[in-house]
Amino acid sequence: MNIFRDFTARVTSAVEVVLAAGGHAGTDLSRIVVEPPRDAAHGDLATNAAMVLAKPLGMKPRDLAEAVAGRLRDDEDVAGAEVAGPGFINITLAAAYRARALKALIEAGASYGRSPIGAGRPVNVEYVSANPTGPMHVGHCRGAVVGDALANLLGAAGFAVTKEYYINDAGGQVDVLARSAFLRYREALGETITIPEGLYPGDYLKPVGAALAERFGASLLSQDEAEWLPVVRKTAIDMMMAMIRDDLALLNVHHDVFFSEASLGSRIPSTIEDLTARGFVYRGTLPPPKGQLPEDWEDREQLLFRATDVGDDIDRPLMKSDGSYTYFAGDVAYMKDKVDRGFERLIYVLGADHGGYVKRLQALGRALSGGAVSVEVLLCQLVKLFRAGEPVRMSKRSGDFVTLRDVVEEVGRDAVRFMMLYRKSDAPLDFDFQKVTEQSKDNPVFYVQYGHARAASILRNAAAEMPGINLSAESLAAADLSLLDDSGEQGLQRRLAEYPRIIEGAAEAHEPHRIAFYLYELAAEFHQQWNRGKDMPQLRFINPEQPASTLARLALVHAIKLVLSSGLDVLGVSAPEEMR
RNA sequence: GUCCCGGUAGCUCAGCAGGAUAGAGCAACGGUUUCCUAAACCGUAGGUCAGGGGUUCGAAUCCCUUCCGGGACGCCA
Repeated sequence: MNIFRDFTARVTSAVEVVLAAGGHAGTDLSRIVVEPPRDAAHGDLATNAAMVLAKPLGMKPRDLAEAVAGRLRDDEDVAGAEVAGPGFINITLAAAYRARALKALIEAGASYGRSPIGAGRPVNVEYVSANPTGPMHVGHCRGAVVGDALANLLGAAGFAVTKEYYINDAGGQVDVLARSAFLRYREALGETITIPEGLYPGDYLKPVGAALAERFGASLLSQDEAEWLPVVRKTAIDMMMAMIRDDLALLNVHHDVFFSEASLGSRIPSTIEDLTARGFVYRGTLPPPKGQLPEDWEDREQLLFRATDVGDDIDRPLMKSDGSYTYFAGDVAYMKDKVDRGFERLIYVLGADHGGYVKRLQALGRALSGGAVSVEVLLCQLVKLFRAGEPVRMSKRSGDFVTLRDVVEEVGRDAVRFMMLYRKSDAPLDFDFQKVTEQSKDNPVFYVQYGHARAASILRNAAAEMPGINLSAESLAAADLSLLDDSGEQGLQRRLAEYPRIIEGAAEAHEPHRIAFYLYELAAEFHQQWNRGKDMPQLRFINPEQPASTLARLALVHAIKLVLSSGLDVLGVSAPEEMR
């Protein structure tokens, strides 16, 4: 049950009645919004209906508002409808309606908040897609967590989501990987090696060398590079991908599909033919890049994708001047594959350094699908690492970067995930090890988890203090929920009612951080209400001498626990039963 | 030079596709524990929403412009 959706319909029909009476039927009502009022004193719901319609109708907002409010007051689920400010209609819900909403929440259980807006439409979310040339480092964390949470969120909003990882296992950098691994192979066979500039120096390739030595003995040494390279490359990539999967598992990130770039191979020419047939391919030259000109710039004719026809700033090369395909040509074939698999929306979660890629991907989507498939890119800004306020220096060149594993092992999976999501993804993020490991209110992860644990604890204590009380969902749903008449309890009900709306809004906007903030606010209100019970014992959740109101309050606690658990689940953060 | 992202309290950030008196945490100061978990709560203080123009009933939010910070810009992947 989504009370905002419910009341948008009720307000709209009230407006329709008013408009029909005034001879204004047929006016566009789509801008009508029902939302939580800024101030709880204004009631449970607020609508802008009168303000958005006043102008097209040539009426005064407040007059229109009065007429609509009058209709709403006839609704038995409305306890009050007042016109305020420039023309808001503030609605107070009847106690019976509130009780019904909470009852419905409890009956829905874990499915509360799941939305039908996705309608089962297939969506592909591609994220991480780190090159298989080494372990995941901390820079990959944010995209991994944001992509994963976004995919979960879209799933909660009713989309059929596929989580996908594109393995860049073709091209120069995996050959470099192979040569680096080959050195480690020789090392494993007893040679003393030095790793030249340009190869990967990291120790993580030693096991690859050892594995090669074990499998092939010294036999590769006598071969030409052309012979051993494919073999070594495959072994190295497989081992790197296994390592990456393990790293991702540490973060609770699991993809449904790992798609190999190398597997595209023969499909690149056919895809380009397809694009050619659509009139998007030509031979030509590109203007030189603006700004500083590369020293080795030469004007050459290339095979080009006419991206400028579909919204890009510049046409994009499909083939290098030596006749081989560009990386982008692989992207073309890969996106074609996704389109052919039937996805209606393609979402890419990329690092901010890929900002220049957005337009060409969207252009490609238009060219390949004629606009039927939407391409959306979520850019994640960089994460700056700190330790006790001091920046942590990292140097990729020397191989001494901070790995994802380091971070997760130091601060824990839940804290990493939550902190990465406790910020808009297009804003830079400062990540301080010390603060994140701190178990205090400075750290929102523990604050929210504590809320869940506290709810669990209250339910445990109730069972202990009131033997015979039935805390099953059925029993709680059957409680007399209209007994929840305290302002704090009603505030919590309002907050819980927002959850489906938050899920939908966050899913549409691709902003998983909204869930994190919502959970923080819900936890705060819950902690608040708990503490009010100190000064006012009659407000405690458990009052053994008042079983009826206790049961109603425990129903509220149960509902809070459900929503906290549901939201944390979307974020991929655990919801502990106790914090000890 | 072009494009993308950002600029909101001392610090870190929200602000729910235009709404009511701009919010939270931290830091500062003052309180709360014979009581369902003090990993919590209450209170005080803190603002020219970078600057300037515009759009309209109404702008932190949309448009233009300037400034500042970050990122990207053919034959790398």
